[in-house]
Amino acid sequence: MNTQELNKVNLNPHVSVDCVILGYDSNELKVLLIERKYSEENENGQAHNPKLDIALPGNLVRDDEDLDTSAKRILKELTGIDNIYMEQFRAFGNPNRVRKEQDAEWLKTMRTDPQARVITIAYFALVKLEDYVPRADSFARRSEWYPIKKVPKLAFDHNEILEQALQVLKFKVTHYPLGFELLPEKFSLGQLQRLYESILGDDLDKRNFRRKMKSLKLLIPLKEKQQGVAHKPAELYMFNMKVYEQLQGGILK
Amino acid sequence: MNTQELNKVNLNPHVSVDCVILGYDSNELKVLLIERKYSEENENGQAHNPKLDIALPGNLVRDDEDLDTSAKRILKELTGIDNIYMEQFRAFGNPNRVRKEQDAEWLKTMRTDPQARVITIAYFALVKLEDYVPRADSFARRSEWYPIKKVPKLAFDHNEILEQALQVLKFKVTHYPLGFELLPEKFSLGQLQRLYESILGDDLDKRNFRRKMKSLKLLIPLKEKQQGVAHKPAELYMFNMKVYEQLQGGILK
DNA sequence: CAACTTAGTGTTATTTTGACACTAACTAGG
DNA sequence: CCTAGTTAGTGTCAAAATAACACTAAGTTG
Repeated sequence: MNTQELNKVNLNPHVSVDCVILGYDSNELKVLLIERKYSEENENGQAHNPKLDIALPGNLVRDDEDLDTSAKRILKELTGIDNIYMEQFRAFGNPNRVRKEQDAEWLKTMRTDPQARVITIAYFALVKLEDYVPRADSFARRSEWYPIKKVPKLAFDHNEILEQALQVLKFKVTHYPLGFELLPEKFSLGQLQRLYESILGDDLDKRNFRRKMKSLKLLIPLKEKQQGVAHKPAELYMFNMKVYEQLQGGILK
Repeated sequence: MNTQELNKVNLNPHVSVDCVILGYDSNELKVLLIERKYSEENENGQAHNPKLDIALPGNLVRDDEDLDTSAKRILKELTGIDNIYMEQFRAFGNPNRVRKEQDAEWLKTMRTDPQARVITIAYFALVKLEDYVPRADSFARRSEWYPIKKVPKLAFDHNEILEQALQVLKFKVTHYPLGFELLPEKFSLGQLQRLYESILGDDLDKRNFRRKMKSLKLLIPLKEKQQGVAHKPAELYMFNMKVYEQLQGGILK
């Protein structure tokens, strides 16, 4: 490959971060999605036919920020949440992954070359829904929690990104006790089990699950019970942060 | 954040792919590294003080290619190897990860904005050293295998990238039977065990290792023995591709 | 107080793991 | 040709982890 060829083929791409922000509520796993307005363009470059679609929250990475920082900023702008479990899991870079007509307006806003492709670094985040305060992002776009099973068709390749995030989560949750990140501070073993079941998409044996969880020594039993439920109230537990931190690097051998 | 702010902060970055290409030979894990020439620049932008350093093979992603395609192209250009196990494992995007003085010449070759930062998508690849035919890359840079334990200081953040690749490999090899990708077609259980030991950096019990491997049903015993070794010759095995493919998605439950 | 709902608990059989030591087969060198 | 050196190959037992399985307890509602 010589320099001429390079001139042809290398237009710097845009780089964005997209976040798969997962929460858990009413025994359902949910994902935070935003509405995105865009207009198609006619051949004169004029906008027409305004449309709305739904997407994962994301934005361009700023020049002066680290990828992780960028992901945290975007999460903060959108949800106000700070300081939570977040992890980069994959870059997506199919040259056609952002359809130009769909994205023209957004790219113009950025004043960058609208011809360039967009490569995105995908992150996933786990949040406690109780902590979440809804907030429009810096472009005043509405955001909403969607149950995983009811996610509509998303912009670009965002359905695929979401799908892969869920795969990764499934894998991780069987190896690291990540489930806690999604639950309120005090929780019952039943809640924890239902969370695992909705992540793994499979039923677990109650007694085996409890034995396993207790053997990890991650649970601090509170001397407290559920209130106001129409059945036997469950004992509540807290999560033992100290033991968790010692596990960094894995439960697995 | 308004549009003016965006103008300031968003200069499109360069996006490159860096490959951690691992091979196994003489009971050692090795990584393929290239020599990189560069010149520092003085304040007038003139090159002086030509230097050489050692780096992971990598290059800019072309406009029209997928990230995976790009990684495969780079591997092919450098080694002639095609069609092997390769996997994206992480994007690195610290804004200062590519020092400008070190990289000025390379970026100029590309005719892109030398002010822009470089974000890289890192891949790792496993190759059978027996298949490898050394080859200079398109910039005629020399390449060489370095034993993992003797890797020198590398350009940019490449030591960190390598380190993380090894972590990922360590993890994967305990969950998926990837080891085979690194061995010749016919191999002995002793070779396989030594490979695992050098990846994991720990000794394994011979009898337990063999029991485990045999239980996976991935080995086809050939009715053939090692030739010309100064000790009891080992039985040779092949790897059962069919069973392996059925395991896609994991050995783990 | 009956019906309903979810919480909580223990045993057994099976599988998996980890620890451990000797004999077999070949070559090289005297 | 025999000895020394080297790696290959093999089995058992105890401990730990897993999977399958069913009943009673504690609360609320109507």
